[in-house]
Amino acid sequence: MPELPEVEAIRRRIEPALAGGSIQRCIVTRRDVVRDPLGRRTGRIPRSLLGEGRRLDSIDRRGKQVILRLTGGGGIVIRLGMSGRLDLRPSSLRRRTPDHRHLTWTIRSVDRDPGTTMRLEFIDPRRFGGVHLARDEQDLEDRLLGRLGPEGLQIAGPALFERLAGTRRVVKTALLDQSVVAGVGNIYADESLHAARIHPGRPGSSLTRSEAGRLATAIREILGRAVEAGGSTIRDHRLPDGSEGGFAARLTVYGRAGSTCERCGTILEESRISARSTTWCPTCQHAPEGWPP
DNA sequence: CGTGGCCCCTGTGGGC
DNA sequence: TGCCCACAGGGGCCAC
Repeated sequence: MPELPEVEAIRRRIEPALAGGSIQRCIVTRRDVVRDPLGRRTGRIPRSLLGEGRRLDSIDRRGKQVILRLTGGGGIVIRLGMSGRLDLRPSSLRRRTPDHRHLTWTIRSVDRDPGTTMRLEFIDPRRFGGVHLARDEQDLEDRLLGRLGPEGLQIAGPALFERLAGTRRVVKTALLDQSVVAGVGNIYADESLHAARIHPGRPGSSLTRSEAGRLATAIREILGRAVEAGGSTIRDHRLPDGSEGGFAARLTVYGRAGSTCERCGTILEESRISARSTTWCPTCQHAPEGWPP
């Protein structure tokens, strides 16, 4: 479920407590969410790849993935899938074990009093997410990050135009492809297309340079505002302290089919594109010839 | 190769 | 009040 804004909001909130810290222990309570450097679910997992005894260099993000970079190279890539989240609390806080908690890291923080530790938990009911271990930069590049397109927060109009020009898919489908733009998912694809006044069923290759430019601007601005708001909590998304993101109330089309377009008052339509629910304004976003297909 | 379809999994909400 | 089905912020793999 989480898209770039949700993941970035989480990253920003775990970074201060974790960057520079050292991982004391990692407990795996569900092995099959962990992938070794070859992408396999099976096999013995060296404790050091889970970070035990190592220092956290930085807390990064690429597209929808959180990257815990470890001193000495490589790191831990966390994909939240549809229902995943990260919970971060002081270890001293006593609380009931959350359902579907699959990994727990105990980390000595550097921005806290010496001796205090934090507990980072990976929780994912549907288990579409997972934790991928990388020995070095090569592992990160090969399997996890190499195929991603430009970051959604920085996507430039000309780059988006070129990437859409080369596809036969409709623009909505292309935006969901992480090799076109990294970080856009179903919510922000619909929001960006509406803001740019482009129908989701338009063939990607039919967009003009000007339209691709509008779309790139919309993507950057909407993702940016959503990050600042802590992401969209529709149902599952939570920040690491358990609180909700605030952007759901500011969505203009996603989840609003049957309501009116805030720009022109037309009733918003909904259909399925690439098996994903898609909402748009039939007035602001002109349908292409032959729509519906 | 690009693309569409199917599958992975649990929880929930709506219709009957 | 159930029960069942459809659907949910994603993406990997497969056959064309």
